[in-house]
Amino acid sequence: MKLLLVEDEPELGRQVTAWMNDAGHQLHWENTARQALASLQKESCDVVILDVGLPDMDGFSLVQRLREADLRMPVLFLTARADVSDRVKGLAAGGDDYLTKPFAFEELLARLEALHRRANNHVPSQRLLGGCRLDLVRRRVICGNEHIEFQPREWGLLEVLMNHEGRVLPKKFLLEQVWDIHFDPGTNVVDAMVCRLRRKLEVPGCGVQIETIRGKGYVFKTLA
Amino acid sequence: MKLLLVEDEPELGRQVTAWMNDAGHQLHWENTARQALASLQKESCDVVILDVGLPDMDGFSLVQRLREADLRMPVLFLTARADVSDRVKGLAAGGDDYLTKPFAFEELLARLEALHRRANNHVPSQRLLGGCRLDLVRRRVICGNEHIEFQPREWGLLEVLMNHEGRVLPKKFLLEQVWDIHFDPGTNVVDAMVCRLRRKLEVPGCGVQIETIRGKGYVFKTLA
DNA sequence: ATGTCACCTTACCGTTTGGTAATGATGTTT
DNA sequence: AAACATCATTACCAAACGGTAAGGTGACAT
Repeated sequence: MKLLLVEDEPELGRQVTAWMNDAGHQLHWENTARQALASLQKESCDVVILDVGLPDMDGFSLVQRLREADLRMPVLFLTARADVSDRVKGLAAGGDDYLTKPFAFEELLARLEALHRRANNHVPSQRLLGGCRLDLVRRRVICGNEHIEFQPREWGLLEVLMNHEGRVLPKKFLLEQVWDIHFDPGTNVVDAMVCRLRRKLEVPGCGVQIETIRGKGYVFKTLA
Repeated sequence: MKLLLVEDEPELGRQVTAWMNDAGHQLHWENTARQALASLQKESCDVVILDVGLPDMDGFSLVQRLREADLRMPVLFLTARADVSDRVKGLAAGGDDYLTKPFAFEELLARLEALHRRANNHVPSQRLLGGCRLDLVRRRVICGNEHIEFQPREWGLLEVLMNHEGRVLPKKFLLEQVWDIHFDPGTNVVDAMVCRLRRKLEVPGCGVQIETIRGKGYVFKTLA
């Protein structure tokens, strides 16, 4: 596992570095938020371990900066600030876990591994849905021995729908997610595209369908 | 957020149910591991809140059962067992977070939301290459704070090139892989597309380039 | 130096993609 | 049942995509 530790206290930094190396992980240690950001821009890592009290910026702001820069790796806060309000703040800012000092090294390790497991495990290149297989990288649906190809827009819509399987998604929401339109242009793009999607998905054993909830939106459903 | 609480203590169950409803979430409450499993088989949820000490099975075993059944929703342990060894056990068994009683409701909520955010915000499978990040699902290259978008054909070519980084790829090979053309149509499609790719990739810190090996083909190289 | 060949670049244009709007169908309300 | 609202479907067309070909550029050999 490739880790980045952002910590300004030398003693703890050395300690954690030693521990992680012992545990067979690769840890890079930065002292300031600025350096950490620069480092992550250059080279990604699996999990970031973040102190809250840094010399140049607090950890909460750093996480927000990361997310704004579209750097989505898991972040674990490791800090002496144990108040519930701090914990909530850290998690709400975009952190994934929050561990307070003093802590047991085994727990830190277990939490890091849990975060890593979740982050890696979460993007299978394929996904089973209803009676068919979705190839997320090649952007097609394989259904029996039928291959269904999709145009970019169609795929975008399909992705959002299936990521919210079973939920009613208002057209407004779909317009935002797929078209990045945050106002109502008074058109029926969504309807038209749903129509096209439906036609492509009506293959015998496909087992997925897009239902209409009148006045509410569309739901993506898998059958059997 | 759709939650499942697995807890045999009635008082706590009622309490959490009330809190979550207040917070605008939908919580379903089961008393036993068996019922929880059955419920999740029928209908998925966003996050499971799990007690460790259940009448019919311990929580750690339940998580393992879930994972074996390919039910991958995030699991948060909520329990009085505060030993480090228990925490490690829970996380290692496949849990995503571990919170000990007594706890603050706001922290539970923040942790649930963090788990939900992470699970939904499906981290795109990314790949680091040269000085930039490739987003394989969204089909774009992120370079510093520059986002480079690609057309389907361009992306197809880029994929093949980078999957054979450092190898000289003859045009014939590229024609087969990207265009699925197994004869020489006597055209310069490849040359033209390489030209378009190069133009898009000439971004300051990008650190990748396509070299020409005269008479042999093209090589995709990463610099620095 | 000059010719030749491979590759680069550009402009062009047919094809595909995808948004619009009109029309038809289907619920829903009165 | 009639009026209305919402959704489905279709045809159309502008814009984007992507293949072609022509002319330019640079490398290499004679």
